[in-house]
Amino acid sequence: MATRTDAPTRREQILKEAARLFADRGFHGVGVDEIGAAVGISGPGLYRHFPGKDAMLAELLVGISGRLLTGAKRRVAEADGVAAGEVLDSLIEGHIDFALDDRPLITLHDRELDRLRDSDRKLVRQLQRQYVELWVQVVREVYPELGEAAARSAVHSVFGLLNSTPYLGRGGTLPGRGVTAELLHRMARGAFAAAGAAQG
Amino acid sequence: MATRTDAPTRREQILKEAARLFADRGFHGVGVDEIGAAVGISGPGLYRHFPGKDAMLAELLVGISGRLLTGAKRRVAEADGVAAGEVLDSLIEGHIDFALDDRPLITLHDRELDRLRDSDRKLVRQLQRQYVELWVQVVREVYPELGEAAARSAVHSVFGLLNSTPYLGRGGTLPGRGVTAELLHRMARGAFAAAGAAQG
DNA sequence: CAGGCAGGTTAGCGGTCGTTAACCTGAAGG
DNA sequence: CCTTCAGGTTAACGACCGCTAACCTGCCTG
Repeated sequence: MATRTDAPTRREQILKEAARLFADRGFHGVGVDEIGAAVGISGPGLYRHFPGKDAMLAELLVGISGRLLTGAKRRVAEADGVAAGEVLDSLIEGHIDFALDDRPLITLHDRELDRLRDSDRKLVRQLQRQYVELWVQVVREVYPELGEAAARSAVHSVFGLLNSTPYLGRGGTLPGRGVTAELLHRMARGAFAAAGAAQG
Repeated sequence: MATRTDAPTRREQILKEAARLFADRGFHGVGVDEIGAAVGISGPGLYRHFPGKDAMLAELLVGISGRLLTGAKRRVAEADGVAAGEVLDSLIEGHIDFALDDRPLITLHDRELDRLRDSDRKLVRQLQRQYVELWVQVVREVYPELGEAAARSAVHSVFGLLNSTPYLGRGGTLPGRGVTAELLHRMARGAFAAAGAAQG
């Protein structure tokens, strides 16, 4: 877990600002001049760093999906022999960290996927699918009475719950990161438990 | 509850197709020619029914927010004297019906709000806020140990859970409407219960 | 039957947007 | 000191898009 201390490159600045703008106003709603202005250069200067506007979105979405999947794989691998319930807690924790720290990316991730070139979209979809399958396996270990279809639905719904972070602090500050994370974690576990509890 | 049997007007056709297209590719990603083609007329013919593209989005969003709020108010009013838990169940059921029957609208509802004119956006926000407050009141009756901020966060998160329906049937059919509705309902109640159970 | 109007059509204007072209500049390196 | 090149700049092009103008055509009504 090497935390970076060096300054972000221009390329990283651009990606960060583009993510924020895309999340705020949609991919088609943001012009390249605007993205350039957000990092202090103007319009076409961006083309020294990216081949086009599409490429920025692609790199953002592939990056998100990849990091989510990589982190989840690591968490599952690290927990060899520990109870399945703890692995699920770890997955939930990782997703919450991501949802709280990178809210614009969470927004983009399920909103602008269709704006990608075919090849990029397929790649992102594949990464997302692997991520979901990882969750489904762990969830079914914890709640064996859940069928596969029900487990997959439950996982998608919990993603919806966890990804609600962009709406939480809208008209005031959220009560503090730790408290919010804990609340989301409890609710996710509660939702899974309720899914596995009954005639599903 | 008068169910309509007469044919939809041209205006209604347009709104329905526009909703689907906007949800699929985003407001800015759909041209008026495309919307026209979807209902069998072409491009500028739409201007006989709407003053502009913005007006279609506005009518869709105001309509959604209004119907959600009206339905919720009715459900709360009808349940005079019954247990708060049952009122919450009724609210959840209503929201699920909506999320399952009008998936494109659910998608639009929290995605394209910022594309509206100021006055329309304020109206929609106000309707949404009233809807949330209604839920918060009922939730706090059922789980009195929840603070107001926590209850509001919980409500938003459960909305995220229930609004995940667009992702459920993506690569196959969902297991049947009734089963899905029941699963979502259980998970929502489980999430609320978990939110109210602990040191929140 | 005359007239009006609802509801279409096509042509085209004006603005915006992504992208390219051509040019500039300051710092690094032999 | 000259060259190179990374990383900018402004101007402008071509495509697209929302919208308007001008025109057409059936149906309803007095």
